[in-house]
Amino acid sequence: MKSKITLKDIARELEVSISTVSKALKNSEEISRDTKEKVQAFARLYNYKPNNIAISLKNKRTKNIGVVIPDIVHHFFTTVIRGIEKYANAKGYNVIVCLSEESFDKEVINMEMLANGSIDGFIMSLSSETQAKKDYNHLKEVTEQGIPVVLFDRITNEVDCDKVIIDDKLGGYLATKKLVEQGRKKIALITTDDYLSVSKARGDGYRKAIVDSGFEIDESLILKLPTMEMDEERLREFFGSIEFDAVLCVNEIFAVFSMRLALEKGLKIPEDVAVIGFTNGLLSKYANPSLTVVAQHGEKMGEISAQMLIDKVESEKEEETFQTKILEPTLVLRDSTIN
Amino acid sequence: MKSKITLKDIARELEVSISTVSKALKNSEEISRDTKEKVQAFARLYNYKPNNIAISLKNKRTKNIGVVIPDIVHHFFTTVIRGIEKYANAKGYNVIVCLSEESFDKEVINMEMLANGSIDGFIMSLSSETQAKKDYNHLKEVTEQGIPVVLFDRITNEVDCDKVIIDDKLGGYLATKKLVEQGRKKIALITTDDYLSVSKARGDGYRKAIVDSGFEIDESLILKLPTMEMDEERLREFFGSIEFDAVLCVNEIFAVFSMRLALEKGLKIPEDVAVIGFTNGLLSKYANPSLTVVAQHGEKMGEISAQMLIDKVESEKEEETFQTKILEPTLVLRDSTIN
DNA sequence: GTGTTTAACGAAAACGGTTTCGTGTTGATA
DNA sequence: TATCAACACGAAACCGTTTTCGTTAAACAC
Repeated sequence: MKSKITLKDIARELEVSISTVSKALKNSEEISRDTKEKVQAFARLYNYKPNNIAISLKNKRTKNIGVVIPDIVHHFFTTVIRGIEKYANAKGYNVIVCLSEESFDKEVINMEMLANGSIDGFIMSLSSETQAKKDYNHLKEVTEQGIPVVLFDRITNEVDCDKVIIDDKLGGYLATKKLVEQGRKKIALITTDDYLSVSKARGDGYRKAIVDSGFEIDESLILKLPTMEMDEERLREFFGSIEFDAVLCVNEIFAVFSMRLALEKGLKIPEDVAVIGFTNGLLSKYANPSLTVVAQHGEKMGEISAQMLIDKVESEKEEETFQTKILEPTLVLRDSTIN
Repeated sequence: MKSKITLKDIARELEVSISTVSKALKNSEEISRDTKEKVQAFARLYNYKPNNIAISLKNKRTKNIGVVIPDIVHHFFTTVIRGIEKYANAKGYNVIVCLSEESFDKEVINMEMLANGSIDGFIMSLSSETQAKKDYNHLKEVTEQGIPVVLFDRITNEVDCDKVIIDDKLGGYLATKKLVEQGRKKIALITTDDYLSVSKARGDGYRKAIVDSGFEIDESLILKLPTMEMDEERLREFFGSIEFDAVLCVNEIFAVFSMRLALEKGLKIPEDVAVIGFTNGLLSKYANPSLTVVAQHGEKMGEISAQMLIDKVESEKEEETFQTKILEPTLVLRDSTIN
């Protein structure tokens, strides 16, 4: 087992000082050709690589970015991570992923672990518990320490930082409009309680589209589940108790399951019932029938988040100006609607 | 912006030495009650937290583990990550995720980045390019440096390290047996070229089951795609050219898409055609009809990998004994087969 | 009064780099 | 020959901890 070689090792071996070795490896003008070549050759031979930790300690930059998300077994978040990775890696950054599992405590613990020097900045999406509790002190502490934060998707306006979201209200609006245009009169909405910022916005879009179209909101057509977790019983019950000719769901899973329930009832999709979901994942693409969805462009969101964060991290000046990027959702038409 | 407080700051403020502060915070016997209380109170007041980087440099332990996987937008890998996170976090470790995107070069680059002090060990699954190239020098270098490695799922026997796999051959066998027992005679297999270790094993299981049942392998019923990427054209072509009454696929997506093609041909599932896939993901659960699959227990795999790695990392002794854990796959019966 | 223990603390090295600021040697210049 | 740059390199501080090994002063024994 040959363990890593250090500057000190090279210096001892070549009988020069550590500083000379350091400079030689950086091709400094200060060092003579001869010495540089000698040192570089030696370093190459023994495959010298500087120790990241030492460098981090010295220049107080880790080249790590911390990503804290509620869930990883969810297509949207996973595409965001991919986008973050893509941009971050290209810039020489590593990505430390922590899962809050929708828990406030885990979110806090994870952030505290990372905030003590492990990362240069955070990219995060709030856990549902955090949004329900409306307690953002852990975020405020971190920003007060000067650690840049980018919030995406599930955000709050109570923290001053950069933000990236999609226009969820517009998404809900576009989808609902589409259904209305097809002549649907009884459009059910499967969503979650309002504390989840995205559900709230999507619901607002739904309401606006219906009112704009000259109809009235029928609250009995709206089902609010406590979380994004699937609850087959509740859905089955709900669809057993209402009449509907279209369904809008705030995620893919609710939508695909709604389709199944409709099919079980002997309804035809899209003729009798049209269904639209949120999140353009594998499920939508490969469901039978395939599902029309509001695409959130998670990968793009990840890239933009990473870009905003790294810009802040690498900018010398301490500007306290924060921006919120709003991405436009797009409707991906498939076989669960008449197109 | 109040930036982080250090031992030095506390020492200056309280007019004691840095070492005294350090010891006081660790409740050392060496320090008097008075001083300890004073220091601890001060530290609490100013919310002192030791700098992880400095500690890492000092004891050459980062409490980070590097995870290098081919793809994150894939249910199996994401469940593995969740399992790793779960165990690692409980042990106080952070998880740095790097994506090779099935590329050999990216795999090498990512490992090199992390191997220079950023992590205490690796958990990884090989990229398809790496398995095709059979070049494992980057892995060997890392293990030679004494950095522990755990390979999972997509492994190689050419590297000495701990490994965690599921018995893919058994998985293929169980699935195929199930189909044979239902009286299926023409069982198609959708897989990838043999260089992917898991596909090879699953295919072997398929063949064994068929031969064991007294039938002969019909090579024309086997489609080998170059990668795990979906190729709708090839599949469509293939199913247009053969007669079949069952399909076994090495992943969920192939399976779900096969179902769609069968349905399009007017075949009934599971009456006319039974379908089984690998990976118990959302797709299988919510497909119409729902898909019978070989479950790989990714989360368990992640937990075990993390456990094996952390055991190695934390064990003082330099034992060079490596083990391979083999998990048993299980058949999850759903509506795409007759049960 | 001298020697020895003990409590309480500090100095300094170490981890592995980067960087500033000398310093000794050389050759050119006045 | 004295002066001075330029060159090539090294010493040392620094990043924030931990830890070993003193050191000091008081307390105690004789």
